[in-house]
Amino acid sequence: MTETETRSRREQLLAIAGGLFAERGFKNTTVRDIADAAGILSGSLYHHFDSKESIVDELLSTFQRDLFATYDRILESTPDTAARIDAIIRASFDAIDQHHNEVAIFQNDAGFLMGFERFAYLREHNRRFRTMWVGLLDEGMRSGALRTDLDPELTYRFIRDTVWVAVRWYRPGGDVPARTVADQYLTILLNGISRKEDHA
Amino acid sequence: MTETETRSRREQLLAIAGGLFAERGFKNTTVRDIADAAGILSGSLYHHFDSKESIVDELLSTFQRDLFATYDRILESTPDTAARIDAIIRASFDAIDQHHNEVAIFQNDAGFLMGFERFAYLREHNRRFRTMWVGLLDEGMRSGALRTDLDPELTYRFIRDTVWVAVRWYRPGGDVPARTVADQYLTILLNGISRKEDHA
DNA sequence: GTCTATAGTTCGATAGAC
DNA sequence: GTCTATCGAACTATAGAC
Repeated sequence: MTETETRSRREQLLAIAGGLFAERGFKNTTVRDIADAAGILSGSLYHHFDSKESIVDELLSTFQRDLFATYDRILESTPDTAARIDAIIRASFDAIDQHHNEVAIFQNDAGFLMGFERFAYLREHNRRFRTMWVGLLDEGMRSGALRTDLDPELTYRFIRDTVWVAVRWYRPGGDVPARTVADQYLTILLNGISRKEDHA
Repeated sequence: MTETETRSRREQLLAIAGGLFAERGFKNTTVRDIADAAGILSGSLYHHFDSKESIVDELLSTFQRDLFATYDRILESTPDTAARIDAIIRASFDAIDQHHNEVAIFQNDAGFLMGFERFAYLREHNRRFRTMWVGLLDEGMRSGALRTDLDPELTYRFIRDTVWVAVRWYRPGGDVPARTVADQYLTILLNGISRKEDHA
């Protein structure tokens, strides 16, 4: 018995739709595509969900809730700024690994979906993420952990984009584990790619 | 007389369509949207272009040709590796500034469009970009300009993604000029955000 | 929970008048 | 170069049988 068979039909369909949305985009995936992949007809989908939007809504809202719960746990249990930055970034790469579909959908389609009233919470997602990171960077600059000649707003955008855009090429279960990607990313982000002669 | 009035009708329509494709995505923009924005009816568009795909094809193929011509000029005239990396990155941010629509379309819709035979050249774009960057990073590591403990493939993806994804928030003519973004980006990429105590 | 059948809409594209 | 008019395809969603 596979894991799939033990999940509810609704969860199966959510996973199937999530995979298609992530791969082709929300607008480029039809309800017939989803039904075909699930081995049923398109009309039957409406027994489980009342619209195509409801499917992506459930995927994204669940993901957002879980992600920020993880961030909150980290910030509550980690006082040191450098350790916080390290843990938040590692948790983000872990999310790319564990919830690849949802991250990909958010990256590719959030801009379009945010145009609808129903997905206003995606804006809240962006707002909270920004507040968290600008706070971390400000803390780091004041504590002496981070250099102070960078613009906090530009640096925040840089980190935000560079972490999540990895979903475009990262493949869960592939050759490179998420842990390795996080290690290399943190090395570049903290110390740069340039060789330092003055360390010795 | 505005600049728009001096351009050919075809170029006007290309610019209008480019703006809509960049803002909403190719699939989410209808030929009626484009015609409305141009003040004509949708059928009239087909006097200028034989399909919606032809419009985005012309935008992307022109952009790709110009971008690589710029890269080739830089590599021909700049022998030093560190200077090459600096100039290529500055040229990329300049492209985001000067050809914002095309970069946005490439970032958002290339994945979908590459599925069509007609847009196979977008794959060539990716291939050339990768070859160029892996070559630059390899040169830099062998010459001693760059640290050697980073994976060249991961570093290449990091740079590729982090440069182009800026198109999502950068606004030409806005508060922050492209030059400033490139300066800050190069600082982070080369030296990192961490404070170095051992410089003094 | 799935299927049959289809309504209602929107889309890309075409033909021919002006 | 634009408009009038429309075709045929594809899409989301619904109603009711099984």
